[in-house]
Amino acid sequence: MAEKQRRKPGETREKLMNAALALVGKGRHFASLGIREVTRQAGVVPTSFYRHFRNMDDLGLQLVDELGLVLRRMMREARANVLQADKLIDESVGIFISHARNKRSFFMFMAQGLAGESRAVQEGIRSEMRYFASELANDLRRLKVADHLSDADLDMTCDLVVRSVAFSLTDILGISPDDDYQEEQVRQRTARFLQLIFVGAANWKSQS
Amino acid sequence: MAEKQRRKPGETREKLMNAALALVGKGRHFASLGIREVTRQAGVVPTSFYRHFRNMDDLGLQLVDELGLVLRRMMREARANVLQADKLIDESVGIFISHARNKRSFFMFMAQGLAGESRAVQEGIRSEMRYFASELANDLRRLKVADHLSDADLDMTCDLVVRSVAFSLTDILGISPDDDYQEEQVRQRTARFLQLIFVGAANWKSQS
DNA sequence: TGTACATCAGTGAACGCGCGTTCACTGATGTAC
DNA sequence: TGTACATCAGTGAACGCGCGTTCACTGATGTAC
Repeated sequence: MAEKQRRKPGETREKLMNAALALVGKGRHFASLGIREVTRQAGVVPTSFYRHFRNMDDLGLQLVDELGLVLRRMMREARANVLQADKLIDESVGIFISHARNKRSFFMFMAQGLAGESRAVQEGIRSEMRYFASELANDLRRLKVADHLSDADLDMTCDLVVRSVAFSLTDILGISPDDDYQEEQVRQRTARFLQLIFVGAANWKSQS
Repeated sequence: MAEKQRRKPGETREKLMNAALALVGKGRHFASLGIREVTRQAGVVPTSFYRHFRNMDDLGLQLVDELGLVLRRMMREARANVLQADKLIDESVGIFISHARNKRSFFMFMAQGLAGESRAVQEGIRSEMRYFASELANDLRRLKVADHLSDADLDMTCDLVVRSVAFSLTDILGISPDDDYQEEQVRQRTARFLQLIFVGAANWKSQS
């Protein structure tokens, strides 16, 4: 057997993580996945699993780390593409939705993990969201669009924005991946949510 | 054995549903529960399960129905207790949080189900939320606090309110059940989210 | 550059166990006459 | 009110299967001298 052993370092590890994601992408819940199931999907012998992960929770944690990378890349793209402040919402929501479509499994994993079994995964995803919200607050401060808000109120606003967008995940992931009409509906609704929140923020009196 | 058989009709069915909820309440994810596990927790022989449910998904669906009752009861209580419009938000959030505390397992199940494995359960919970949002819209219309909003915009506002409150579930359920301080933090943050949304709605221009 | 050795990431066989599901059963409750 | 029968909801034994995990192994890669 010419290629039964090591090829690239970390290759099997990646295969296993992708296999778990693939199963989640097919509609399975991460909490119900088994080690043998994942290794089978990865085309790898069950014992290989233990070379890379202690158990499924461990794999989940490492998926959260990768999820963090995906989110950061998305943020960078949004910053590069959103040039005019008045298109900020529509553009950002658009970028988010297209990522949710392209990395469907990742975002499904994220949506599941928020109420998942592993406390650590839960905490990891919440921490990613907090980071996201605080970066958003930085951006808004830099754009000078929220100068009348106290730091705490701006943070709260961004937190609400991130949550609203995150909740849209459950909308997106519920519809068929190629149902463009429904996807557009979700996009518009999410954008209107954010508009409503920003109207609220614009008229908010801090320190009342 | 004097009492090994039928006592009250539906008693075992209820025991099984409560057993599943109890396991969810202990931090388990519904998708990872097994039939034997649930019957064990219920103190019932595994075969009994099939007298009442076809499989775990079926049990989940029936839990959604009961969840609907819990939510409706909560709504009724909120309507009875919220007399002054200016206390509407604080009172309602307070009632929600105290229900989330008392029926912890139910609300955990709800939070899990939104991104759960069973499409039917997912749809059921979303439908409960939609019902909740539309009832809220009715109430607000009756209170004449949103006369400047079109029907569609009021619906959107209420949808966002319900989502924001639902998202707080993941905050509440993440903290220890008797951590009063953290619970109060969540209560205040949720209330401020809603205030922000309502400020947005008050300044929203429909049909622009 | 070459040799010796440690480490690493893969393999297949094997284990005991808990799982979902079926079956034939039993006795209590509901229904018809 | 009493009897005969159908239905219902419980039971225990049994099945075959897939699970997580262990073990001893193998050969490729990395490191020291």
